[in-house]
Amino acid sequence: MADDLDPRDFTSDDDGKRPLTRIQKVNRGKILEAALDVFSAHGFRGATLDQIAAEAGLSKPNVLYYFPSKEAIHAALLEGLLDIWLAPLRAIDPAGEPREEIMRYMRRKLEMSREMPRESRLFANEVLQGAPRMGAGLSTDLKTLVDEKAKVIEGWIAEGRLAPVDPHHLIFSIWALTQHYADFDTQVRAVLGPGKDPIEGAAPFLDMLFARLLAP
Amino acid sequence: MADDLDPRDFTSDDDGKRPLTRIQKVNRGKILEAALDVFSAHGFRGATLDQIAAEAGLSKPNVLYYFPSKEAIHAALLEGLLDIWLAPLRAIDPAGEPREEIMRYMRRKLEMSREMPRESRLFANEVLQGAPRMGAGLSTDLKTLVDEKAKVIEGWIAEGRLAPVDPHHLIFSIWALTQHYADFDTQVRAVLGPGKDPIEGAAPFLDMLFARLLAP
DNA sequence: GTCTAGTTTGACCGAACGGTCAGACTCACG
DNA sequence: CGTGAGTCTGACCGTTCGGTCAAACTAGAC
Repeated sequence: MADDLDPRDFTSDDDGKRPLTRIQKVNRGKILEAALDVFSAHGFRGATLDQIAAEAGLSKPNVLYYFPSKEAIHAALLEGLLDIWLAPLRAIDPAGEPREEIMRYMRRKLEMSREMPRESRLFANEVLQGAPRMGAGLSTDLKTLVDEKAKVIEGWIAEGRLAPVDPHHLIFSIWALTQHYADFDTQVRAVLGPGKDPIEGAAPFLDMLFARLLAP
Repeated sequence: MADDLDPRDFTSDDDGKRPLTRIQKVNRGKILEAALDVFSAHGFRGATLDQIAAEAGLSKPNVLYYFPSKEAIHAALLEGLLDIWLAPLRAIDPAGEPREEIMRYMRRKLEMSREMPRESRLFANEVLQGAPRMGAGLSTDLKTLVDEKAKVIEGWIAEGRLAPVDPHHLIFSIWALTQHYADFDTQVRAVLGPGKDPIEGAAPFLDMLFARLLAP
């Protein structure tokens, strides 16, 4: 199970400490991969170190040799993931074509719901419970980024290149509609019944929805 | 805190047992009210009986006098809430005006996000983690209801009274967009900053969104 | 007032959990 | 092949949690 470590580098300690051993890199990767599985499926409180250790193929004390605590594993995951998660929003280009930029953002977020559902659920679990373990600074950084992009969208609207919509709620709607398919996957599949990937059906629907919403 | 018991009747035992005592009604109500608070804020696993008991103003053994287990409290909450939760969807009238019916459903769901955020988060917590404690039959009943209403919407589309959209994903989009404001309230408020109720801003946005989406 | 069914609680239990520790093992470099 | 830093583990600890129980304490019908 833990064989398919993906190449993303979660093992950033970068506190100026000495370079990581090969074994350290591998095992910290295994732990974070397992922790992502367990935390996203059961929430922070519902996850146990034994579960994580078992899924990582390590003993519990060995896991605690690489991370000082359960909290630390969770924090490392959140921190490492935040940049990836917000990258598509950052990529909105003020110089681009408005509707194209927003549609691209929406499509990229939908792709992420398909390809990184565990990451989506990890954040969802955290936010649902009031984000007690997510740095308050995170909310500050997030607000800064969103406000910046909202300004860009407002500019586009002022130029008449976009329908006049509240930019903040537009961004919320993209989050809500795309992450829904990752976070509530169980419900979506229960309703649609067995068959194709729900996101395949969602893609054209969301394309139409945002096309109609954004037309000036 | 537990003084404002709302009039909704959660205390349905109705297994044909003898009628409930006055004290039974009051205390079961207190427990379920407290449990809704605690479960919705921390998830099933994150909630503790001591927390629930404290918030209900009862001792832990006393709580377990009224409910056989933590699971039973959770199950009672879910069961009692499901009808309320799906009522607006059930209320969609095949004989009504299509766009009006759907807009009404959306608005009612948004209202519920404002007035019953704890209930929304209770379900969200459960579904996020794969709905392990929600009767599999629930998914069956839910599917049945959604399929029925999807057929109604398809009929409307066939008559050309509604834009041709996938009815299932239309329903998902209503769920996603409205429940987002309850489930991710923390994030929404962090981004918008302090001030008015986020849902006040969401209402006109969602009105415009669905008006544009549904126009034939 | 009495008596009983219904209610409440302090004390306690076993299991699960996060975390510790001393010592055993192993890898890589000279 | 020797050695020390780095890696790993079985046994254990204190706490928390869900749940039990016997005994004490009402509420209310007669």
